[in-house]
This record gives sequence, C-alpha cells and structure tokens, in this order.
Amino acid sequence: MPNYLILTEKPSAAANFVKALGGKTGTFNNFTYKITNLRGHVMTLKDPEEMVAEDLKKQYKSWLVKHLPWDLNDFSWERTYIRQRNMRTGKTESTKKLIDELKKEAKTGYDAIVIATDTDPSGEGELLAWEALDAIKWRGQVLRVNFMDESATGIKTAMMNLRDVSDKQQDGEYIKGESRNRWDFASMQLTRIATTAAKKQGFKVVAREGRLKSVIVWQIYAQLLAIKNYVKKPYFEVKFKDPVGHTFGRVTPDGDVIPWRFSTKDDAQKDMAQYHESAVANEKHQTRTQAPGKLLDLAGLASILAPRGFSSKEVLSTYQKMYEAQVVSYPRTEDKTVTPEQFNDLLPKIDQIAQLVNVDTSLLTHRQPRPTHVKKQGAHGANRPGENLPTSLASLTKFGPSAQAIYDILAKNYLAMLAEDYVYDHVTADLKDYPLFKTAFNIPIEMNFKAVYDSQRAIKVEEDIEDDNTGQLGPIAQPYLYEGANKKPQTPTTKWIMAFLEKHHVGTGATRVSTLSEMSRGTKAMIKETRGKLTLTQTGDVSAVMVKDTWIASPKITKRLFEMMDQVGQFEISMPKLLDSITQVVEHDMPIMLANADDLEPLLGKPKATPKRQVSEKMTGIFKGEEITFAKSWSGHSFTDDELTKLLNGDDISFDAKSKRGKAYTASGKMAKQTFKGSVFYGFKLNPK
DNA sequence: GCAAGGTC
Repeated sequence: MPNYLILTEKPSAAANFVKALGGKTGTFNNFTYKITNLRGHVMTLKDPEEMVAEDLKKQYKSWLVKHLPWDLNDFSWERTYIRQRNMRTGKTESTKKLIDELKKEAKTGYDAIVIATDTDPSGEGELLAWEALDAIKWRGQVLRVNFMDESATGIKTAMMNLRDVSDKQQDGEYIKGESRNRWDFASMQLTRIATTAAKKQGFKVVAREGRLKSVIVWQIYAQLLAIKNYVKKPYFEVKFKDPVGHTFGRVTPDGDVIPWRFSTKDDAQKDMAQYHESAVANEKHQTRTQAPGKLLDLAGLASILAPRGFSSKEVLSTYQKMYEAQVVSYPRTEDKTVTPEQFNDLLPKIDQIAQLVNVDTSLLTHRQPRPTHVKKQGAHGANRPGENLPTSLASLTKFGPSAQAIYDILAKNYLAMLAEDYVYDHVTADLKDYPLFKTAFNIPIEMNFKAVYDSQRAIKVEEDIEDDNTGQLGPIAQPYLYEGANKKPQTPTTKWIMAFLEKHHVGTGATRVSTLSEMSRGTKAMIKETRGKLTLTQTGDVSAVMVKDTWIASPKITKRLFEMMDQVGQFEISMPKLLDSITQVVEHDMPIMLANADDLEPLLGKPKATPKRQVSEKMTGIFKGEEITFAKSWSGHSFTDDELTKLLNGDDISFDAKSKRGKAYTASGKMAKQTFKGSVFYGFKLNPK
C-alpha cells in the first residue's frame, strides 16, 4: 500500500481533512496517509538584485529610469522564506521553521505528496504548493486532489480521484499561478518609475503603482476631481401630484434632449400653463415578492461597517480573532452561499442566535434551504456565525471594537435567509387627461425578511430612498413645477470602491479589504478612510497623477492578464510570452509617467514638506546597576533633574500631562524596561490604574 | 523604498 503525505493550504483545511478521512494518519481507499498543512504562501520571490547575475546586481538595485524596463530573462526567479508579523501575536515569524519541518517529515518515507491546497481558478493553490515542494527539493511523485468543498463527502470523493502532476512544467494550473506571480512582481518597475520621476519634481513619496493600488488610487482621484468640477445645473419640468403626494411624471427618454425639460423656471412655467388638473386613471395592483439578499463576504461586511467608523483594518483583525475562537466562520472565503451540510449544522442554533441579536424567532419560518442561498459547491461557505455561540453580544468586545457589530450583521443577514420573502403591492396608475404621466410605488404587505435584515439595502452604493407613500391614490392630481438637477458624483466610499473592484473582477473579496487596509496604513499611506469616506494623502495624490492615462491604472489590465493566464494554463501561449505583456505595459507607461510628472505641481501645488519624525533627545544614566539610554521627555513633558534622579532610583514620579485627546490628567509612573515592536528599551512607564 | 497573492 503506498504511503502519502497530504499537504493542505492551511490549518483549518487540515482539520477538515482529518475529520473527513478519520484521523491525522490512517488508511484510506488503497493508501496510508498523513495530513499536514502550509500557511498560505510560505516562499516569496527574492528581491530583483538577488535574482540576477553578479554583474547585473547594481542596475537591478537601482530605481533610475535609465535601467528600465528590465529584461525579465535576467531573472532566476528564486524564492526565499517569508518573514512577517502575525496579526494576532504581533510577533515576526519566518516560514523557515515550517519548511524545515516539512522537509524532515517528507524524508520519513512517502511514495507521493498529495497537493491538497484550495482549487482557485488563478492557480494560486498549485503555486503555493509547488513553492513548498521546490523549497524542500522534493523529487518524488506528486499527486493533485481537487475538492469541490470541504465537507466529509466532498473530501472523500475527491481523494478517490488523484491526478499525477509530478512534472510541474506540465501542470497548467501551476504555470498559471507562476505567471501571475512573475507578472505582478515585474510590475514593481512602475513603482520605481513613478517614484523616481516624482522625486525629481520635489515630491518625496513612494508612489506604489501595482495593478490593484494604481486602479484604486486613480478611481478615487478621478472621482474627487469630478466632484470638484461638478456644476449644478438645475432643470424644471411639469409633474403632477395627488393630495397625499404621489407624483406622476413622464418617462425620461434616452439621449440629451428632453423636450419637456427646461433650464429656466420661466420657460417651464409657460409650459405649465397648458396643463390642468386631471383625474387619476388605470390604477393597477400587483402583488410581488422579493427574496432575501445574498450572504456576505468580507468586502460586503467591511462596506457596511465602514460608515459606522470601523476601518477595513479593524474589521479584518477583529474578524480573524473571532474566527480563531470559532465564533464566526472562515474569513477569507469567496463563497456567498453555504453547503447543505453547513446549513444543517447551523440550523439547530438558529433560535439561540436570533435571541442574541434580538430577532423575533417567529419570523424565521423558512427553515428549508433556499436553492439561491444553499448550494452544493463551495468550500468554507459564506461568512456567517460560527459553531461557538457567544454568551451575549457584550461578551464579544474582547475580540475588538467592531466585534459586536460584526456578529450582529452576520447573524441578522444569515437569519434573513430563514425568513419568508418580502411581500408588497406594486401600484401603478396614470392620468386620465395625460396618459403619459405615470406613477409607480410599492406598499409593503408583509415585511418578513426585511424585518430581520435587508443586506441589499445595506450594500447599495447610492442612497436612493424610495418613498413608499402608502396613502390613498388620487382621485385627482394637480400639475406642479418640479425642480431637479444633474446628479452630483457620488462621494468615494469604501462601499463604492468595493463595488467598483467587484464589478471589474479586480482582486478577491478578502484581498480587496486587505489591500485597502494596507493602502491606508503607515507612513506610506495613500488613502485616508474616515467613517467609510475615502480621501487621498499627498502620496495618494502623487500616485494618482502619475498614472493618469496609463495602462496599469486601468481595470482592463487585470482582465487581460487573467485571459492570458487562462491561455498559459491551456499551453496555448508560453509563460515568456505572457511576461512580454508586462514589459509592454512598462514600455507604454514609462513616457506617460515621465510626462505626468510635469503636471504634479500644476495639479497639486508645491510639494508639501514631509514632517520629520520627532526624535526624542536621549540621555544615559545608571539604573539598577546598569548603564541605560532613555528619552529625556515623555509625552511632551521634559523631566526635571529631581525627576531624573527619582526615575534612575526606580522611584515613582507624578506630573501634569495631557492625553492624546487633550484631556488634562496626572501622569504617575516610573522607569521600566519595555519592548516596542520586538526591541527592548528603557523609559518612563505609566503605573497601571 | 517596490507587486499581489495566500495565510495567522
């Protein structure tokens, strides 16, 4: 019997494999196995200068445009371990440990390694598996399992059907993923061009211009510009109104010329003279229904929470902590449906969940799976409440400020699926004397799912309030002068940009949220996200102006890349051919960027001086028999000689201070050994309250 | 100093 090492993408997937196959090790079908896992990508491409011959190092390290575009044939495309900070523990970890352990494990006698990473149309699963297999120099057989979902039957069925992919050059999915990776890597040339050209004009920023960031930053810039250039153009036209306010208007034809619309009030008034009051006619009633909205992904959740003051970053990290406690389901899912199995797992907990979020359980009568929301295919399933129920909403606060809101929305949106369709009366009518004037409105009959949660309304970008005027229609309507105006461009919001990216298939639900979060973080931030509203920093403004009229800032680039990736996966074109396309983008965009740099000052004004980081003055002294270096001041307060003596003695001191919010308080504390971002330092530390 | 993708 052959012995296989099953390599999953992440711990949660490994857990599901263990459950499905009946143990971490065991026998299945005609083989014995052991299950292990990666943690997403465990290797990353080395820096450009580390991937070229010695004599080319200097030019590939340089950011000067004279060294660009790169000859991508110069690269060895070697990878290295990833060092990164764990969002939960805050510790920086390297993937070396995982790779070393995998290497050791692989040497203990396996006939094949089974790639059991996620099946992703872009080949990411194959790529991250091969990164690990290459890193451990695995030379044996490689098999691939593609599972439709992570249910026990899904996994077992898939494990009966293993494909040999030992030659990775013949593995189309891997080639796809690898090309995507190299293309994106090569796109960093555009950052070098934009940054260097902007610097020449005095703008000292890092203008990051990948196919995601440049698209986002350009969209926001263009939208803010459209708002700035917006000129309100009022118009006037005759409409009718009945005594309770139902309005009757003519259907606006396509095109610019609307014969009954006037730009001045006078002209419209003259037009109105030809109308008289009319009886309402042709009143029709139609009972219609509307099904609950789809389940949410992370981007949808972030969109809804943004206006409530929770940033993408906050939602991302709080959700992750809640997931680890199994209070909510897997965060980075692409699914917007759940499997029948997942549906049945949660069904017995529905009433308890409803109580937690104050939903009337008598509304939850649709306990059969809806075919629109419950589908066989899928992996982790849509974002929803997890198997562990919190004792109360308040108890969730330990996970983060947005935890209660996250749970409340997730739970209500899931529960809405278990309520009946919204039922309403769709009323239409026109005017007896002027049949072209029509009205249409809805009268709610049964609120049903809308009484639980209405996600469509929550996700909708434009706040078109439909006035459900429920009063009696007619019997007569009077003409009046309606004043309208051309529409003001929509304010850029988190919700708006998420909708845009989704429409153009740029990024995935999870990467959209994490990219936006990354773009609004740190000293190189391009975006400011304030209660869901997006504005640009100077870095963002510069990055946007630099990509005006470029290819990289067009969402079509991602579309084209994915089309070519499919061709590479089918072996219709080669990987070098695909990579030619990024060189073409660089060649096309370089002169445009260089010209755009000249527009920086005219468009943005003189470069803002970047404020120097305040470096606090340091001094040395003897503390607990050891010479230490520490800051002479704390939160704006310079220590007096007396205070310094006390601090070095290890005594408490107190002084007047102001909080970050400007509130006066007395600061009490002493000298203490502390850590910041992993490094040790000495300094004043507030006593715990 | 730089990409986008996956993960904790």
